[in-house]
Parts: sequence; C-alpha cells; structure tokens
Amino acid sequence: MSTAERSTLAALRQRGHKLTPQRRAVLRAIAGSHDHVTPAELHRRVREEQPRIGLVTVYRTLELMAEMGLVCELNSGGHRSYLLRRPAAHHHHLICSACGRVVDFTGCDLGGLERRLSAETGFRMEGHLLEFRGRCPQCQGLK
Amino acid sequence: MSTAERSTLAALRQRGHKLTPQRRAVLRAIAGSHDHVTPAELHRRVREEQPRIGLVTVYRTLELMAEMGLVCELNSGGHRSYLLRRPAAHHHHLICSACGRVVDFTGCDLGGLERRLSAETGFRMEGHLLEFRGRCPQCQGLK
DNA sequence: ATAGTAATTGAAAACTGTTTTCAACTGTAT
DNA sequence: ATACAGTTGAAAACAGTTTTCAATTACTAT
Repeated sequence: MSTAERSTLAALRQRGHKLTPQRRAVLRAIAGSHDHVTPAELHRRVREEQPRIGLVTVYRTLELMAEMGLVCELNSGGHRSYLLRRPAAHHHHLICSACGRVVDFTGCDLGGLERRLSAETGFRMEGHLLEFRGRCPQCQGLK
Repeated sequence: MSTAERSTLAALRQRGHKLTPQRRAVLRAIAGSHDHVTPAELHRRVREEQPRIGLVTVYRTLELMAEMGLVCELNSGGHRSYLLRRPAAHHHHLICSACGRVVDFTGCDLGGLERRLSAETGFRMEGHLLEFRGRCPQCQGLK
C-alpha cells in the first residue's frame, strides 16, 4: 500500500467515515493509477476486485474524497476526471483541445503576480487554478 | 453593431452560411455579453428578440461559430460556456471563496511559462485559464 | 461477543445538458 | 418567381450524473 493510500485511509477514518470494502477498493484503484481517471473508467477497474460495486458508489466515494481535498477533480472537454492528491503535488494541467489528453506540469511561478494582485485588491489568497489549452504533438497534423 | 459582430457576420457569409434572423440574434446576443455565457443563458437572452427560437438552434449556432474559431469554447466546472473572440480582451478572474465575488484582472504574464511548456511538451498552445481564489477584504473577518 | 444505530450500499428512477432525427420552412443563387 | 440546399423547431434519444429508498453493514458501546 502506498503512503498516499495509507494517509488517505487515515484521513477518512479520522473524520468518522466508515471504511467499507468498496471505499477501500476505490481508493486502491485510484492510488494505483497515476493519471486522471473518469468515474466510469475507475468503476471498470474497481469491479475486478469488487464485482458487485455500483457506479453510484464510485461517484459517491469520489465526491467524498474531493470534498475532503484528498483527490483533485478536473473538468475538461465536458468530462470529469479525478487524480489522487499525493503529498507535495502542487501541479497544473495542459489539456489537448483535440483529444483531451492531460499532461501535468509543475513550476507555475505565480508568486509575483499573486503578491501584486493581493496588494491591488486586498484579497488574501488561498490558491489558484492554471490550465493551458493547446494541441498535443499527435493532434497537430489533424483537421 | 460592434466591429467584432460585423466581422463575424462577414466570416459566416463568406463561408456560404445562411444569415438567418436566428443566427443574427445569437451573434448579437453573444457580442453584447462581455463574459462567458452558457448556451442556456444565451438562449434566454436571444428569446427576448426571437421568442420562437429553440435552444437547439443556439447550440448549433455556437457549434458552428466555434468550429470557425469565431467564438471560444470553455469547459469549466462541468459546464460549457462561450465567449466571442475579440481582439485584446484577455483577462482572468479573482474569486472570493466566501461570497463568490469576481474581480477581473489583466496582465497575467504567462508568456515565459507558455514557451517553456511548449518546448518541453511539444504542445502548440491555444490559450490558458488562470483563476485566483481567496478572501476578499470584506470577507476576511468572517467565520 | 452482541445488539443498536447511523452510515453506506445498490438498483432504479429522475434529472440535466447535449445531440440526433425529421418534416416543414427559408435564404440565396438563378 | 423558382428551385434547392441549408436551416429551423419539436420531439425523441442519449450520456453522464444525482436522487430516492429499502436493505445491508461498519462501527460503538455494552
């Protein structure tokens, strides 16, 4: 079991959520995938372990983990996907506008801009979202 | 009629698309809105002028204009929205996590990062989305 | 260990946003 | 004016997500 998986389990337990086999399976599946996964795809994978689990439960588990900030939710091209949040993983996305492929990147370096905006507006900053949109190499030739 | 509206009309005509009253109305409505609008919201606005227009037509017109690159399509938070392409209207949002107030800002200065990512990944960039989240001055005392 | 309780589950139904189908209509070129 | 391809609106179909509800289960206190 990975560290991220273990700490996520601990966080769930600590907040008084039940550790059902279904939740463990969903967590294991998302922890085992280092890419964004859609609820449907996750459901397919979890089923190998928990054949009777419903898609609904996958949705609910993801929603719960997203609320708790254990998982990061991404909406792109009209489709939702999730990624387990691992420690020290401040990152952003680069999304292909043709095929929807998502590439993570780090090093956004927005500190200066954040200070400037904070000074100008009086906002106390909590976070930011940055996404680049473009054509990935494979999709540049097409259409 | 704005310049953007006029040139969009010309682009449609030039490509042999019919200039129906419905399309004119959708175009006028999106040109009159300087923020991203959802198809449903746009439909509501267009109806004031063209009471009999169907939501379907709004979808179709937006799809057509998006294909032609006249309008920019955004998917965020699981919802689709569109914005008329204008020269020089590039801005971003600062959103208060308590009251939801939105403040626009310009000057994101992401050119360097964009070039770096482009070089590293091979993506040909089309645009980006940047949002800061924080507490606005009025909400800092609360809760 | 056992019983009690609230949380959780799965199936089905409901819902939302979007797309397709199709017959009627209309802008445009002739 | 006519003809034709493109366009429209209503309804149905569709995909993804959420809600409802009765049955089940993990956890707590005994």
